[in-house]
Amino acid sequence: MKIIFMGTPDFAASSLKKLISSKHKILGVVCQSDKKSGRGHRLQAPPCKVLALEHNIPVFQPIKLVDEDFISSLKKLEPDLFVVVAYGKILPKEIIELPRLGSINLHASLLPKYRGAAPIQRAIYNGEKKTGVCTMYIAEDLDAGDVIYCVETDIYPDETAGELFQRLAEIGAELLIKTVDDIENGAAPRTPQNHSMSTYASMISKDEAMIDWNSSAWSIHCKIRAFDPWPLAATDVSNQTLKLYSPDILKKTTSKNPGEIVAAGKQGIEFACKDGEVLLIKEIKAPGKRRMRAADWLLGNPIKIDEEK
RNA sequence: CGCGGAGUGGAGCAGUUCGGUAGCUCGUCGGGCUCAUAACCCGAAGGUCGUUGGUUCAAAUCCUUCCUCCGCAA
Repeated sequence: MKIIFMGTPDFAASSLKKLISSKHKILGVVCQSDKKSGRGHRLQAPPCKVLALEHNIPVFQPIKLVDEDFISSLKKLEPDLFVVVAYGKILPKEIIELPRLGSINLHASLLPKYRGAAPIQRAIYNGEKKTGVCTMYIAEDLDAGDVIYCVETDIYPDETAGELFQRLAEIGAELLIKTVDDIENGAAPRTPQNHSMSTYASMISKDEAMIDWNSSAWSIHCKIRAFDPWPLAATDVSNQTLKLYSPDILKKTTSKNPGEIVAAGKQGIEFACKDGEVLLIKEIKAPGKRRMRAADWLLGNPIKIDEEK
C-alpha cells in the first residue's frame, strides 16, 4: 500500500521505522517543523524527519495543515492511507478523508480511556495495572474514532513512563503493521468506541512535579514513575530541590508527619507519607548534578534526622 | 551568539570571596576487636584540582581558550 506517514517524536519513529521495512511504500513523511530546543537553542529536526531523510523519503513540515499547496502536493502522491502517530496536530476533515482508504492512528492507551496527550504517563500516574495500544480510524474529535485493534499489556510495578514508552512504541509499531496489512486485505474490523466511558489524559506539566507527601505511598510511587524521565517528581530537602527516582514502599510505619525524613543511609532517603507509610527513595538528582544514588548524595550533604516521637 | 549551575583521589562534597603544606564523609586494601556483623578501633594506598595559555616568587583559588555534564527554555 502507498502510505503517507504523519508523526513527530521518538514514539512515532518506532512505527515509521517498522513501516519503512515492511512491504508497504512510504510516499512521504509529515512532521512538525524543526524547533529550537536543547541547550544553546539550536534548531533540531524531529526524529521522524531524521529517519525519513535517511531513507530518502520526502518530508513535509507545514505550519498550517489547511494549505492549498500542501494539500495538493499530498494529493499528487496518490496515497492509499494516512498513518498518524503522535503527530501533534489535529487533522482537519479535509485531510482525514483525502486518501482512498482514509486515515488511521495509533494511540497508546486502551480506548476509550486516556484519550489525549499523555496517555502513558497518566495511566501510570493513576496506578493502572494494565494499559495498551489501539489503532483506530481517525475521526474529527480527538482520539474518538472507531477502533480497529487493541493490544493489552501489564504495567510493571516498578516501570517508569520512559520504559513503558519504549515498550508501547514497539508493541504499537507491530500492531500498526498488522492493521495496515488487514486494511489492505479488507479484513480490518471497525468497532465504535463507547464514548460514555471515555477519559482524557491531559498533558503532564512541570507545575505538578512537587510531591504532596500527604498522599498514600503508592500514589507517590506512581507519580515518581509517571514523571520519569520528564519532568521528574521533586521535593525539597536541605534547601535543595531534589528530583526523585527509584521509589520503594517499605513494610514499616512511622509516627512522623508526612514529608518528614524517617531515615537517610546506605539504602537511600526514607520519607514519611500519609498514615505513617514510608517511601524509600534510592536515586536522586540534585540541582546542577547528574542522577546519583541517594546514598552518595548524602555523603556530601548529610541530613540530621529528628528522633522519632 | 537565549539564560543559569557544575567539573577537586574510586563515590559524594568542602576549600576559590581575600593566591601560600590537598581537607571531610564514604569506599578500597591491610591489621585488630567480636560468637558474629553492613557495627567499632588502628593503619595504608590513592589526586597532572576538566583542558589551553597567561599573571605571579608562588595558582584548586585571579585572567584567558576549549571540552564535558546538569537545569531553565522548547
